[in-house]
Amino acid sequence: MATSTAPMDAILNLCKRRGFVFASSDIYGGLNGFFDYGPLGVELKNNIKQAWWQDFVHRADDIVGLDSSIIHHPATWKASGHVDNFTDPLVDCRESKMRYRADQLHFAPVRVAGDLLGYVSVLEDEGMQAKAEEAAHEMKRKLARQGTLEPVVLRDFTQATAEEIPLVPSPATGKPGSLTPPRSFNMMFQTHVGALQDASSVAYLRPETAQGIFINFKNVVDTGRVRLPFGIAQVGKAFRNEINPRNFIFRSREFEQMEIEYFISPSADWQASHRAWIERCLAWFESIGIPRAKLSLHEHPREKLSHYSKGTTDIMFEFPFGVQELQGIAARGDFDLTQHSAASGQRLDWFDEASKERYIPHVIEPSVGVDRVFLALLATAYHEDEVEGEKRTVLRLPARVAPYKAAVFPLLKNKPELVERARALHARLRRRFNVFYDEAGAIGRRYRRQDEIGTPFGVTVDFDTLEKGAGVTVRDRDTLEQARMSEDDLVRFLDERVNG
RNA sequence: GCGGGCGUAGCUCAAUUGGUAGAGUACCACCUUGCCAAGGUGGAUGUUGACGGUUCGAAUCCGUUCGCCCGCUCCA
Repeated sequence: MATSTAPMDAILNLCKRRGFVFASSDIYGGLNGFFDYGPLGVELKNNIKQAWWQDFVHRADDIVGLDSSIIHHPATWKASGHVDNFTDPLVDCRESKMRYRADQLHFAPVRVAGDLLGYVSVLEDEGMQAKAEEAAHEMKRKLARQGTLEPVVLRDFTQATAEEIPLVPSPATGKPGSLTPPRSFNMMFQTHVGALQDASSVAYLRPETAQGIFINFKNVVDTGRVRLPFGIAQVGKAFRNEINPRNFIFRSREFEQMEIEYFISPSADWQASHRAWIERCLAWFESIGIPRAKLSLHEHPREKLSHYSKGTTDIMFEFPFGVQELQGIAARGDFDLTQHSAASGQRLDWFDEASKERYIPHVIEPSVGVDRVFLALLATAYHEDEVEGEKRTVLRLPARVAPYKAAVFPLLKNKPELVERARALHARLRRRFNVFYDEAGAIGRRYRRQDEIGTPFGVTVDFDTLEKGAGVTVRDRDTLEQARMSEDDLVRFLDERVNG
């Protein structure tokens, strides 16, 4: 099967036309970074979440579930580092309209014999010290100053004083006066709990589901009959006030995560566990219909790791707009439990019966965005092909995640006995599966309508069903081939394909 | 946040120098139809993204704003 990725506009178009995804608050002109899932979208999305939960919780011995509240005690986010670190200090150049991260913009005063000549600025990279020194010498030469240049000491722009800011040149123009003071931009959505809106009532919508797991670690250990190593899984909404949401549902301000915190002994080989989780996640993507050929791994370089991470590997997917992160698999060490233990004064550790030791477990965190999986599935499944000279749009979604598992049709609408039998079959099937019924228009048209929304099987009640007791025809969305089978066999047939 | 492009029916698009907003397709009903977007008849559909201005008159001109796409920037 081809592994080409569908163009973004075709996917967008289908999503809107067929009711998968709408712009949020559409009637008011939309709200940037938010999306609503329509009748078909909610089915696909629920199926993704259900498949994930089944595979990682129900069908695993070592993982239990959790559903924590979206708003946690604000101390949670102080301890996790989000209040201080989940923030970008931004600096704008009024002249060039360029924007910089203040902590990546470095500057230094240029002094000769105690006299301030001016300032130099450089963007963060390996050679920035050399560049800054060169610029300082250049300034000294241009001003024709005699004397010894004092050492060039770089600081980042977050440390610039109010007096210094107007003197630091913009890296874009080389002239001072155009840089704004750094403005701190925390990406957590703030709200207030209770009637009073003062500093003591500030709370945050969670920017990740992970912390809800860590702050429940003790509860789960005390009640869940779990034994190390074990995982806690959670599916839920997270919120980030992204500066610039892009690429449809890929980066939105409200999104859904499926996360596991997998706790291991500090003496265990975390790198082996990390690798095992990467394999487990890759296998899961393949099982729901995302081909390995479109997936790749990206290991974060050591110097770019987040404050909590010992190692992070992303599973990347070939999206229509480029290869981008689908899932992050981070080794967080004992950072989070240690932080919450210190901040709360609670013991968040594990007593190992075998060694009679008490320790804070380390953790491997596979974290995947539901909306990104949704988009990856659509990009993989979307195809345009030709059937007998006619163009056909088809979503080749695996039966397990497809919104409808089958559609039931009477061959003709004006033959009451066909309609009655088809309706009865539909009623029987829908007790187990989400199944669509359609009698409007020619049979070919009805097949095509289902092709476009990814329904894997078209079940038709015809005259042989009634007269010869020959069963129904089951038409395959991808091969277009028809098989005839009894209604009992059809139930088994669907069960195998949907539930594996 | 900056620059560029774009917003007309569910979708794809028309609409002359400013002069009654239309077509195809999809949709709904009925008829027809013995398996891959057939045909017939009838029907519904728009504050032309929103707000304001100019004008006798605005989809069209001007301003503001919102949203989408592309490129920067950003994305612990």
